[in-house]
Amino acid sequence: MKLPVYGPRLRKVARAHFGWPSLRPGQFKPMRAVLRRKDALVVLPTGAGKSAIYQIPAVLLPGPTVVVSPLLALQQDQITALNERDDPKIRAVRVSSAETPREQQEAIEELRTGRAEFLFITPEQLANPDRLAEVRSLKPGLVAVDEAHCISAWGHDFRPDYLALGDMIRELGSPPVLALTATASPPVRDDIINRLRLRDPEIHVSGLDRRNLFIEVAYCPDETYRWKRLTTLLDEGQRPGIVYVPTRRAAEELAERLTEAGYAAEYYHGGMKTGSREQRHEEFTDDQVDIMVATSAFGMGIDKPNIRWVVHMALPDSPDSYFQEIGRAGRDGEPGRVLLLWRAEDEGIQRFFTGGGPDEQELRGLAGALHKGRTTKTELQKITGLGPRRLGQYLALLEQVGAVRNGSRKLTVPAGAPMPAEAARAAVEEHERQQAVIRSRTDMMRAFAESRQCRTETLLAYFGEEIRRTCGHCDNCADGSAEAVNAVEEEGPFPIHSQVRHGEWGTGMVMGYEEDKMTVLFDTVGYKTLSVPVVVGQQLLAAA
DNA sequence: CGTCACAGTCATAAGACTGTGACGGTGCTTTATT
Repeated sequence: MKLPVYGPRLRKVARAHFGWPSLRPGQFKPMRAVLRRKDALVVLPTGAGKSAIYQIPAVLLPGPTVVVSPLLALQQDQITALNERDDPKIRAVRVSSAETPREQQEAIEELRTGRAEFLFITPEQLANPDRLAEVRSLKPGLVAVDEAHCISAWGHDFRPDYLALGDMIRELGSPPVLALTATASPPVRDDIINRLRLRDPEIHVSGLDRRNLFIEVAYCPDETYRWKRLTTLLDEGQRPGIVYVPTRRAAEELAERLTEAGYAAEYYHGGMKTGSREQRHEEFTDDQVDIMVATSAFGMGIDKPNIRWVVHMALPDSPDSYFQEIGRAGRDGEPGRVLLLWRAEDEGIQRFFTGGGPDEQELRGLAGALHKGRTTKTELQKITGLGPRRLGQYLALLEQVGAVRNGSRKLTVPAGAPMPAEAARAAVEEHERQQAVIRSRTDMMRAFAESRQCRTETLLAYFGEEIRRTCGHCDNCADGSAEAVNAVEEEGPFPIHSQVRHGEWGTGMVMGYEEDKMTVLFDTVGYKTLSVPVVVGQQLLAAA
């Protein structure tokens, strides 16, 4: 049997339609998967050409390509970039709240008649059954889910329509699905695969070791010291850079304090008006603003190659967020610095953000209403008095315990669904399980900060990857502590990535060893760090 | 969980302490009103 050869065709499209002279490492294999109509999950750092992975095969596959993307501003930039080439084979349109109904119809018509190839859309748009049917009628040949980690990060509470994306894609006629993200630890990958209902997906992970970034972490006993470390870095004169802070208020205050101290800085956060957000973003892109003090809102869609440093003025909520944020430095391949300035108190706000559990009584009321045949969200909102956000969160939880199914038009209670009281109890339990995993990520973030091991090794182990030797581009490697730690490291009792079982916590995967400790990712309680001598002495773990 | 602003207390007075309560991230959408 002769296998088709894709390389030359892909390269030809890259040249002819996009003007790219060659493909980059990490791009070819997932493109091939797409052309074979296989589902794939691609984890590739920003700037390594993720978009090309769906854009090039899209030209070769019949039918338009649906690009699910979380932010309208991000969509706009990508559309502009595609349409600059003025090529109908790669023309992009959008359907969103930013277009008038007339413009929306025009966009759909362009796709239907082959005058456009890409449809950029949000999960919220697809959640509308009429919209979904309209997109289905276009017979899309490929669905690309950009920034796919949003499914896991936002789907469970913030933007619940993300969770139903898998069902919506099925309704579109089950075209091949390509999920793309810059960071995804193993539980996030599982979440993406399960939620999108990917079928036996190919998983491609590459480029996690960013060799041009020098990774540094400093414990700060107080705010004075934190400020001093920040200004020391700024005095070294590299520009531009981003300072991440945990709150909107901190963003405004720090930008002002820096400016007064002679370091001209601006701020950015999600509470600003859309217009000023766009303006600040643009000023930073155009090198008019050298120092941007921002919350996590400043991130996705920053397509800037020359960011020289990223400083964190607090512990991020997880290594996932941290990796995503430091990944914005040095995308041009030139040296970049990343510095984490942390205090133990920083964890407080993360604990607060992960707090706030669901109310079992409310869940029970909702499950009861569903049971009595109330099946539209408007109806349920009226009866239960729940806000749209809370209702979405509750429905997602109830769906996960099998008490409801989210069809394209209405919600249904499947045969054999648990009774309301049981459903509510199970939903609370499911929520607690999710919270445990989220909290364990914060624990791992702190463990990373406190570690004396090679930073890259620790980060990559978290993402389920190994490196051959210490990285040589972090503080611990530079001062020799990583080497000293490695020298005493011994072979652990269980192989890395092997499955183990714990009496109380159930099954999990061995992620790595550090000094006399080991990290295990448990299915129900998340990441746990255990003492190897205790594990061995008390036989806490067994191979599973 | 931690921070901050603010009020109240102490009592030579003024500033220093303590208690209390509010607040804290991420974005889509739709609709009514200027």
